[in-house]
Amino acid sequence: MPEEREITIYDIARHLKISAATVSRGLQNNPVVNKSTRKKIAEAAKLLGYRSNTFASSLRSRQTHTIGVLVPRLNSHFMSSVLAGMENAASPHGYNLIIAQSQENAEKEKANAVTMFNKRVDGLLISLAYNTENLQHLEPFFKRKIPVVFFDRVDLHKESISVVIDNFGAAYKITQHLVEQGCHRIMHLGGNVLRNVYKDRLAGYQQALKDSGLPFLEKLHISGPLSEGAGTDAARYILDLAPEDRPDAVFSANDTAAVHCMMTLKSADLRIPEDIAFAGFNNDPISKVIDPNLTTVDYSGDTMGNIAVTNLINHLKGISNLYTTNSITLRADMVVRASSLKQIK
Amino acid sequence: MPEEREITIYDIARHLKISAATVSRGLQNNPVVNKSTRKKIAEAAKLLGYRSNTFASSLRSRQTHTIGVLVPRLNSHFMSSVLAGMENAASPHGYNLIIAQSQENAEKEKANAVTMFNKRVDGLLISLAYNTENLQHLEPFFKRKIPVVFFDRVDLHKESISVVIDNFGAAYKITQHLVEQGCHRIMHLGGNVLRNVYKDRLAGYQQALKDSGLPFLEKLHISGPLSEGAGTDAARYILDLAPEDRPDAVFSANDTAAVHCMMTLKSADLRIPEDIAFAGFNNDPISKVIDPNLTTVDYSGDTMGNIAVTNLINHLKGISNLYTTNSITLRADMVVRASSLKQIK
DNA sequence: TTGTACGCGTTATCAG
DNA sequence: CTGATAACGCGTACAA
Repeated sequence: MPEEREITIYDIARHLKISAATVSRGLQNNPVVNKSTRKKIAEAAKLLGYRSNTFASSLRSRQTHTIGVLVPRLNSHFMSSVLAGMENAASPHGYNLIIAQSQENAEKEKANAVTMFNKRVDGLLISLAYNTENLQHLEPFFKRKIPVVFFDRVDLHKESISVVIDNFGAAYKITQHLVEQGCHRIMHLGGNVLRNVYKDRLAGYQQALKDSGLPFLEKLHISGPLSEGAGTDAARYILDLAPEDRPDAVFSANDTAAVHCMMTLKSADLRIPEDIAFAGFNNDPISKVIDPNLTTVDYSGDTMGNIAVTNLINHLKGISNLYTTNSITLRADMVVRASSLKQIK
Repeated sequence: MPEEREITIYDIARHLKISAATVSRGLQNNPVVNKSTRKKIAEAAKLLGYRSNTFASSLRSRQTHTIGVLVPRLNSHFMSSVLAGMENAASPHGYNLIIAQSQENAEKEKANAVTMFNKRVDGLLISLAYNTENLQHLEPFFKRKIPVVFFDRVDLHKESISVVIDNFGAAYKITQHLVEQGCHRIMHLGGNVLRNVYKDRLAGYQQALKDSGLPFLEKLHISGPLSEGAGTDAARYILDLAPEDRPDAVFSANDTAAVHCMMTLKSADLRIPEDIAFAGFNNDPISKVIDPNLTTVDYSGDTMGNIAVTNLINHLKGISNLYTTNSITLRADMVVRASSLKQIK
């Protein structure tokens, strides 16, 4: 019960009969102060149970050691991996995360950006909402030179860095894979092309078709929210097609839609992959549970979060000037599992 | 580009030719200041692009409007729902979340608690790590009367409130359900009984057995990390038993272990639920994907997060004295799906 | 290498 | 209802 009142640097100063200024410097390990004095200060601090007052410090230094994280949703497997990776990278450097979600809503994203700004975060990590159309709400950050790092759902901005995977390449490869399995009527379940991830996946799919001499059919391209319901709806759409118009494969831009589409088709007694082969994106846990297992694209949210934070912190510490290059692309591996192997065409 | 220097309350004061003190009061909507003055202040603030300096404010008022959240893992469906719920409840009240994860490690939990404390969070929300044995690391909070709210993985502490579901009751009901399906050798896959959630689920299971006149067999009780691997291991264990020693049902304390146990058994050609019926806990998305669907206990992480935050904030605002009662129990519904319905015994 | 003195932007106290 | 003025705890020119 020694802790009643907060201990300040003045208490340490008094205790050591030195000035508060020296204590302040000593606490920051400023090499300008005598090494033995520094040691004494550290000891006294521990002895007295001192904890630095972040506000007073922030008020003076204008640094919060806080990073704002703005995501569409918290509750997806991918995003929680990203956050976990971020937290792991930030914590050892003494940075904290303030996390907010936009609920895929541009308006809420805007509001959250204001909050982050007012909280004076040292930097911002952001993955854009489904329907965000411009970056005006980030202007305050740009204006004040507060570093912004985009990840996953990015937007090219010359003064910011982006961390993404090669969505085009992955989509290309997985589509090509379906072609190699003998599929030639490959349907695509896509998302809003306002977002790079969905635009690039669509483009990769289209390019792969083209390179294989297959036509891109509007009828076999559905764009939607990629939710469970969207997956079910897509299945209904397929079932409503005349048998000869049906796709022989589906490449979905995420696993959620793919899996729920599969489930509905299965309950309508279509065989997977014999009647319709499937491929998804994200390597969500459900992709390993569905029978047959879903072919999908694995990319580590953890790594992405880690890289985003590390780059931001390096920049904050002035260690790197990575902002000269403004995009970092991560590997994204394709996972080939049962679904494709069982393919008998 | 009107924003070069920060606008302060002094700028507003000068602009309106009133004192900074009044501006400060007006900004807080203090009823002591004239309504029309308040309005003028608000307008001037907007006009000049004022944003309050949180540090200065925190320094004076000793409030951070920040809530610390300490969880075992970020990347589970349940926990991300909880966080989403928390964020939704905190944000409209002007509170921010600082989130850290213990990785199920008591040591890391300890370290994070220190960080939270030093960041001067207004309150702490915590779900205990797998192996946390005592609450010493929270003493600083208790000592300073910083409210701590436990959720899900709680620990009775007289000065704190807990938000939990009725784990005992849910486990009891789901076990009873298996019994009603005709199962009488029901295995239990449990977690560390140091944690209330696993202890209570085990107890509910045992009580249900007892009330049905069934014996509790040590052989049919495995305790472990409830991971995917643990599910697979449990399946192997079952397969290694002599057929007459095998369980005819499994109640797992979470869906992850249940589903992966099912998958392994299925690939060994056991029929589910005819040979072995299954029940899980959490209503994880994978429980709806596995075939047959898993009977499970649905409890809303979202609601739990919401309630935890709301109670904390009410307490912070002095609205409620909920700390007189120290436990809030949420409903947890049992979901009965295909798995049980197909049961033919 | 250390100390002095001031200011960061608020809020709280006390008068008026 | 409003205004002066003094903290809050720390960082940093500047001086010594």
